[in-house]
Amino acid sequence: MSAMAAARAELIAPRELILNVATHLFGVKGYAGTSMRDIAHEVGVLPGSLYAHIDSKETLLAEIVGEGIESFIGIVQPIVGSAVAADAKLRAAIIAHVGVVAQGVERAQVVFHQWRFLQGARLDEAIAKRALYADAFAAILREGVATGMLRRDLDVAIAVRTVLGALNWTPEWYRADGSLSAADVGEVMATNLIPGLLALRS
Amino acid sequence: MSAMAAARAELIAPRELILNVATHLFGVKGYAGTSMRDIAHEVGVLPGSLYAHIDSKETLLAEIVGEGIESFIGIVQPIVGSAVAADAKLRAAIIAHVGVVAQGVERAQVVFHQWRFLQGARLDEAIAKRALYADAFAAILREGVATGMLRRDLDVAIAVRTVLGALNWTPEWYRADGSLSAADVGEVMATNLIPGLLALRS
DNA sequence: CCTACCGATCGGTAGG
DNA sequence: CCTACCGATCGGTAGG
Repeated sequence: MSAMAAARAELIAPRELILNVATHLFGVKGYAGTSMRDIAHEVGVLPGSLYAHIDSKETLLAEIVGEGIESFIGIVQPIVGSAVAADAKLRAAIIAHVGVVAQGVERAQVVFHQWRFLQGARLDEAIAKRALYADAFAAILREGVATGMLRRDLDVAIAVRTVLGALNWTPEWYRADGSLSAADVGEVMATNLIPGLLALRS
Repeated sequence: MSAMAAARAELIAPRELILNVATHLFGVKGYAGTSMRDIAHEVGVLPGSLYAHIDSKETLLAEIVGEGIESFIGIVQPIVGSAVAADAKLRAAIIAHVGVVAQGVERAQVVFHQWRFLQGARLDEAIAKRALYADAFAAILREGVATGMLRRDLDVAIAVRTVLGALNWTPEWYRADGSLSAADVGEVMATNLIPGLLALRS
């Protein structure tokens, strides 16, 4: 019994199983480097059978990317509105982001890189959602500058990209079986990243 | 006269032109998302004609990735051995890295992401070179910890990945026509990234 | 560098 | 979910 046959025996819905397999393969080999035959083989059906459950390869990607971005937005958005200082918000957001990456490293890679293969309205939607996510971090930094917690001369655009760049690189190296938990990794990264943005260094 | 026909008229060697076009397309659409026909079309020849100049699609990728990584190593390696303090080395390395990205944003994207499509010995070689590059940053940080310039409790592995993550994300957003020069962007990123690693905050 | 082509593989479908 | 298949496209080659 293959892993995927076992998954079916455990009553995972076929469509969900296809999405899980596609997430794995798109994350590891990329969207263009993955064929529907690859997905079908790992799911344990013949290629044509996939189309009883999904419309197209691109629909699969759109769903993975869309839900993936939303899981990042869903965990960081509440932090923006919370009642703590900007540096504490930033620390919480960094830790939360690493936590979402750790939930699914391959899904994170699809969210960070494979969205480029979407087209038309789906591409526009993915770009808009990604911008919304970056805006959450920008809002925290702008607040920090306004309250004096962060450097007055902070270039918020570059600081957001510096922090998000470091965070978006984590799926390249984070491993669940490492010595540090995802929360620990987030703590360490926050401690590395935040002091350079602060107004006061003590 | 197409841009590529113009390039030929300017006496660019055919093989070099093919490499330039492949770098552009691999960077924008990915290796698997780019066909030899795409490359031939932009070069201005028929697909089969490419093979008078190159062996295979993968050889093209191997050459772009190999020379690309070497241009990063070549500029940062000398900084490691220079006669300044570790924080000055790190600042110089960050600025140098952004400079190499700015020389070719698309080439940088190929170096950072498309190396995965190499196989066998070429894949091993690319992985080894990438590790060598990360080691240059790790050596700077280890020296900084040893001299007391950087925090004694610094997790060097995570700090290297944090800094390199931020740097490797720059091709996602750096634009040559932006208001800041590459050197300016490097300066700002260094100022954002280094204080979190320092032992003394003043 | 072109003409003409190879076998393999691609995403996807009709009908059961 | 399988059988059987579609036209399109893939990387690459022989011969000129």
